[in-house]
Amino acid sequence: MTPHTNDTRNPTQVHAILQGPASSVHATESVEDYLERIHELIESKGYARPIEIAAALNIKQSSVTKMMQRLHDRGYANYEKHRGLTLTAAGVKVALSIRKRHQYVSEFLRMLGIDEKCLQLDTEGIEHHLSPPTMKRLAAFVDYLREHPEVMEDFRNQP
Amino acid sequence: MTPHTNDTRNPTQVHAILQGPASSVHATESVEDYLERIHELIESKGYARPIEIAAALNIKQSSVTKMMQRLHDRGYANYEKHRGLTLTAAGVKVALSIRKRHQYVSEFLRMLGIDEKCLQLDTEGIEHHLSPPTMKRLAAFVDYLREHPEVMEDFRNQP
DNA sequence: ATATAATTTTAGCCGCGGCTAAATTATTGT
DNA sequence: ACAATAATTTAGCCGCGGCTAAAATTATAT
Repeated sequence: MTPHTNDTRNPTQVHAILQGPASSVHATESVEDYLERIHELIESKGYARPIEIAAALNIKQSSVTKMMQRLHDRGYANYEKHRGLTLTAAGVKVALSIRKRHQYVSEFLRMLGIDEKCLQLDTEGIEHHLSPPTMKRLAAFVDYLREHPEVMEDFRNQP
Repeated sequence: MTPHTNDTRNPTQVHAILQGPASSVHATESVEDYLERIHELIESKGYARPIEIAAALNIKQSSVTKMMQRLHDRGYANYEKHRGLTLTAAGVKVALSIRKRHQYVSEFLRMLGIDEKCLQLDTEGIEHHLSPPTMKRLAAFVDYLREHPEVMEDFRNQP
């Protein structure tokens, strides 16, 4: 099962191939989305069932099943069919990282005065594209703006 | 040629299906990348050849050919094989929009003090995910920061 | 205990956007 | 004019991440 040979990817295309199990490359956007939601579900209800994951991501259950197998193969989750899903340390790490990015990005967009609906959608897109250095600087900046509310206040009262 | 029937996409998945030719949905990230580079090439050299598009995007020529056909089908370009490629008004519009987003995002990240290499990579990722309202506010904010350099100066001189 | 209902999984499809290898078409130098 | 070279296109492959429909499994209610 899961042949997984025949990797003819262009390395410069794929950013890096470094370690072994879990994060040989990067989690894809889709994988990050799944891990984010699954982690939330496990936190709030203690478990993550396909039916709820599907609802949370607004996709079909059968797509979830397929991805659960992938998450398992890539070392982000432990999965046995009909027997539930848990996240590995690697999976939790990705989930927490994306959550942090989500929080900072959405706080920043909120400070900018973006309407909540746009904010939510754009955050979902942007959060997958912040490298650790950028994340670090953005976080520091948001923290700074939080402590110096006069900046955004002045910005909002612009001509 | 180009059958293009059988669209069983989930509308909520796909954000919208509104107009007809060119932008029935949104340009994908990949399409935006192509249009951005093609437009640059046409501006700087007067034409955009597959070999140069491929070099600019760091992909293979055959992938470019395939995409050129798609850009044509979707109304972003006029393309006849062996006869060159031009952008339609719709294609130019997308290219200019992505360029503007690129410029503002990279200026913002530069203000944050991100290293040029990261900055370039992250900008490429982020620029595809700014809705018009967010773009507008971000642009205004970057303009504000440009006119008030003391803000970023104070931020950089933080403990 | 078993029939019914709910959930999960499989099988098989699709388009996207990469790739390689091989054909085709244009261009260039002699 | 034509052979050699360069550029382009085609054919066919792959993995991803959606989908539907049908099968299999598990849970529930009588």
